Amino acid sequence: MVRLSTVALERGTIVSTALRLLDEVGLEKLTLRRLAAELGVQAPALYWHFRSKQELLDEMADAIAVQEAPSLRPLAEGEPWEEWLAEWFRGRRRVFRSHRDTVRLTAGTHPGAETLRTAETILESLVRAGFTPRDALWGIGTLGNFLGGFVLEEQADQERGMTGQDTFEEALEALAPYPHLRAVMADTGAPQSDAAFEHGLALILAGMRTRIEATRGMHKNDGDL
Amino acid sequence: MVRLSTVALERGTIVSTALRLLDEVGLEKLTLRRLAAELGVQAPALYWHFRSKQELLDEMADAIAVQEAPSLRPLAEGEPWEEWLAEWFRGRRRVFRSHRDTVRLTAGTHPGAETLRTAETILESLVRAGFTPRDALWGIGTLGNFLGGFVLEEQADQERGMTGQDTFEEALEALAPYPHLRAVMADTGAPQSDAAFEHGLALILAGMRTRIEATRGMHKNDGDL
DNA sequence: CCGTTAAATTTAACACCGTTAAGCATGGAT
DNA sequence: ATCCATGCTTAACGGTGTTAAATTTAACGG
Repeated sequence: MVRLSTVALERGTIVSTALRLLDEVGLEKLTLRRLAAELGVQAPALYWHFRSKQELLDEMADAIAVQEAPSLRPLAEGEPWEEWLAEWFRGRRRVFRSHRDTVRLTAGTHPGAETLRTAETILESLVRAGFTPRDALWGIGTLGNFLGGFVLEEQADQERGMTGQDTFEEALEALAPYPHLRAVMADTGAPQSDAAFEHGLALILAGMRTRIEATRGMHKNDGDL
Repeated sequence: MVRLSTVALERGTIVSTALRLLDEVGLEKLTLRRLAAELGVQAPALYWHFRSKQELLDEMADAIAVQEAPSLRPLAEGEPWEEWLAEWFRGRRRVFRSHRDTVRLTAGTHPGAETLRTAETILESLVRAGFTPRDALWGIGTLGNFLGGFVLEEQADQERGMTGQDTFEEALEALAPYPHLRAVMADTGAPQSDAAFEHGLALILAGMRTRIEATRGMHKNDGDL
């Protein structure tokens, strides 16, 4: 094994520097030369540590996924699953928002081991709470897709806002030809707000509740499980 | 070099050629030089028609959104809103899937006029069906975010599948350490299947139904509307 | 028919990108 | 004292979006 006597670069430092740089300049301008400069090094040096830029990006995605991973605590006996599940997805959104462009960075990445372990825990907990395994998995999937779509749009809005133009007020102006839309948007505020996220979450959870009730109904004369 | 045709290039032909090329080579390799070659032209010629590549991409996104726009037919009186709305979102998914990488292409694009007009129609129809304007808008938003997240993942899977590796069978192998997950996925099939989409759709629609019932409950003594 | 003008495209070049190949220090082990 | 792997540098290749200037093409009035 090796002893790094002086200033040897390490994968970890590269990744965390890359994440910091990502927040400064955005994914588009996160370039190997720029990252190397930030590390006081020439660009090709990075190729000693990573096989390709994609491998670095994958590592970054994984680092984000692991960092401050929301409570993987299993559902306690008798605890209401709704709030437990909602809180976990709120945490996921917080993690996504902890860096710029995380959705575009993550999209198409295989779920890491940590993610799978969490999925297993949620699945098992929901089944214990009375869900069919299918309903549990599809529920998680729907929530996950909603989360992904929501944050994708949210971060796209932010990136667009960086480059300058329209505030929410100006965007409302553009809706003049669509009176219903304009009126309700003046009421609800920006489409990707906390309130909108909460509403979407509540909507899907309410849908899941109808499934669990349907399941209980079917097992009415199976005796208790 | 000699132009093959003396007919001037037009925005429309450029966009549709770009869409065809997108399906052939994917978004990553959709390059201006390649597109120009396809049109029998040099790359900078495109800059006479478009201010930047981004402007071309925006136009492409808009073209996809408009093409075969799913039934903007307003909800008929007495027609059940669930199936009407579900069918529209199924159509949206079909449109997204009609080209490669459409979600990544569309994300961060301002909604075009056609999209807004459709949103207005849906909103107005849902309100007629008994929804609060807020609930209607947030319902549409949630469905839209779900759709976006779903297709994003779906197309990422496809793109990944192009470059080669794992079938669904092999993916199941990797789930060996997670028995519940593995068992239920063997049952439900791939995560981004038609069945999964239908389930997610049904889940959100069920959630919306609980909202409309809550609304009706509150207006119980307002007299009929 | 000519000359002028605007439209549409070419050629040449710039700055930057990810990536590869080869060379050059450095420090520990033999 | 030498070898050798480590970790970096320098140089370069082919590619990208984009700009500037020169050039061809089409149209039209005198």
